[in-house]
Amino acid sequence: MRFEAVTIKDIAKELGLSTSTVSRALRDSYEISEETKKIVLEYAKKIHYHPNPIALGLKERRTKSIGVIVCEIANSFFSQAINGIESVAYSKGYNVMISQSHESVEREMFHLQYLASRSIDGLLISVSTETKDFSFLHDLKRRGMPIVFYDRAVPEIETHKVVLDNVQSAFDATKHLIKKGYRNIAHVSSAEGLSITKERVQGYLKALTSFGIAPDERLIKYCPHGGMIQEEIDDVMNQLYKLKVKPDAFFASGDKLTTGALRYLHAKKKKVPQDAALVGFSNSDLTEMLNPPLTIVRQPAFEMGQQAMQLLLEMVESKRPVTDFKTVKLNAELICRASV
Amino acid sequence: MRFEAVTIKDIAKELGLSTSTVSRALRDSYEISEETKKIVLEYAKKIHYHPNPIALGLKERRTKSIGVIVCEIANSFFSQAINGIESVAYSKGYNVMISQSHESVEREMFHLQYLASRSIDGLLISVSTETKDFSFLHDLKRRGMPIVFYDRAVPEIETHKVVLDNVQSAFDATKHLIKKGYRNIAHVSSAEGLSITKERVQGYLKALTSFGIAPDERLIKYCPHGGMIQEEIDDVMNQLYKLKVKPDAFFASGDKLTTGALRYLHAKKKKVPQDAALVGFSNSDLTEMLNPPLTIVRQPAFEMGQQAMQLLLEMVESKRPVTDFKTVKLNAELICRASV
DNA sequence: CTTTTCTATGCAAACGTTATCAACTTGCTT
DNA sequence: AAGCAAGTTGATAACGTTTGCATAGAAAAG
Repeated sequence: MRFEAVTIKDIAKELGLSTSTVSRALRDSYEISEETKKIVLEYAKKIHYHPNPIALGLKERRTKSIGVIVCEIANSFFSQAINGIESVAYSKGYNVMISQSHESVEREMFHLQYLASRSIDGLLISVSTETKDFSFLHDLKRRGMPIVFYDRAVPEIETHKVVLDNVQSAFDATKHLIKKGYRNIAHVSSAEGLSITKERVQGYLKALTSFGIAPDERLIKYCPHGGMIQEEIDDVMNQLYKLKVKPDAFFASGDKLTTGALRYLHAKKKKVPQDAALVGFSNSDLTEMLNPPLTIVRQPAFEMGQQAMQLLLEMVESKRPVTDFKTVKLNAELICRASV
Repeated sequence: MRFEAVTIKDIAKELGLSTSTVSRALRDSYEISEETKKIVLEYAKKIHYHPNPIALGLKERRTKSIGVIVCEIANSFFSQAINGIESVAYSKGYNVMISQSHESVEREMFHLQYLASRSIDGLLISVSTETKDFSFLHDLKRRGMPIVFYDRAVPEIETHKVVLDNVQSAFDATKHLIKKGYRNIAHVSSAEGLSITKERVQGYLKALTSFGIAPDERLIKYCPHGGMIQEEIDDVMNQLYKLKVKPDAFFASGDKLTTGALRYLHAKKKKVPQDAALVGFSNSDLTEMLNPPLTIVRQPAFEMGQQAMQLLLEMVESKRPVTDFKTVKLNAELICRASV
């Protein structure tokens, strides 16, 4: 079944005009008489004419749409970021195409290929935990595709980036635990290769050392899928609980990791914070109602989305290649509740 | 800044062939000699050629992409449904364009207009709470756009629909409360006009009457924005608590309504289930860790998405207009926990 | 009355791709 | 040797839109 849309030709035929005249009338060109314009506009409205964006895209060599690659929509951080992205995009008349990588390189590549083959004007991406090979992104950038990284950036690629001050945020969260008297603080983190993971580990270590606690690398655990799979969290938690000296606090550095850790503690009947404290990154609006209410690191997700989109549109609409790149670093907020 | 992609022309020029030959070679046509094919394919691979979907869309008059309109990505039901939708779409080589209405007609229209103007082959939609006027959808359907409703259907429009057995689900939830001894059961529901709201109210009433409890219409409250705004939930909860006979249980019929009601009860220091019980629709994976663990009605969101997409693709790929429409009705699962 | 200027409109090309049809080699058959 | 089929390849039109250029008619200027 095919959808038949109204075209400029239909209008031209009906009104006995040429397509050029109709096109110009619709775009309110000075060359067209007021009378003709009125006739065309009225008829166009009557039959619900809308320009075909496909044809326009081909002609103008741009689509007024932006591709967004996200790991997982069902993640409060990302869904809030998307809302920020959209709010800017729509105010500037751009459409947003959202694709999920589900933390899989394969999926990520699939989407990149599709989007890249000239159906978007720019790309906003937070790379998947699995991604090791950035040659495709590199290539895309080299061929002139405007790209902005948000949240998870790729250090090797020079372009605009909107990221969290991960070192500081992890430092603050860890410091909070230390101040509350915890000493054996475990860190449950995302995939080891990710820049955000490295930075968060760095902040965690920095906090320990600056308060005179000797870091123990056995207390740092990585989840290659970023907590997408509960088993991987259960695994690392089990490992942590098998240590001679059990951790008295957990610092989880990702939305899924935080809730996953809590799920483990619930399942094992551990009392939080009596048996162990928990602090984690989360943007969920349910954390205050969890048992116990969670102390969290909340990222300015909406704002990050907005800023990333703003930077991207600057690039997209710039006449000449942009070579001067910014890295915007935002701060997270530590919200203290009963889990510590 | 413009992104310059490789075209078939570039290949043709470089290899001294015509565009037709290159096109045929790339599509592995029997008319082209093996030798030429090899040369073309190798060169195409070397310079990373990918067909321009825009040009293809114009030519073929289809885009191999499907538009999905959703109220809110940050809603566990919808994000799971989207995953189901995607899983089918990608296995069939279709791309999915997700748009959020944020429960606003205006936004919904904006997206419909864009998508409809020939940039999608089919539409999957769950209408916003605000939508009263379905003439645009009607028109779209009349002009041949394949449309499938999922979750929130429009009774006036005849097409495939994938919905929940709302009457039964609401009946079961209410019955559960009655069996547990609650008698003053309030029902916090979504926008009054929505078909799912009506059905859920119907199931609620049916349960009351079949167990000999006289329904009291003051116990039924509607939230025009479906709980998107916490104030609107606080309002109706306040009204319910102002009644002479206070409710001893709440049945919330939406993701946001459920968590919103719990948030209200927390804020007012009401003990659940001692002061009042709570049952609600929710697909969040955090409900078991809430305080208290919530008794919920869980919808088969992923499956609904899958089935809806399957039906849509049948329509899209059908040679002749589809006139025989199905309504698939799925059942929700009642998960009993400590909130009752 | 001719020439110029201006206004309003139409023609045709282009964007990247594919399909239809035509044309050119071969080698083979009579 | 003429004709023909099979096997390759190329030219062209089309999808819907915009735009530079051409052209028609009318008004203004001489």
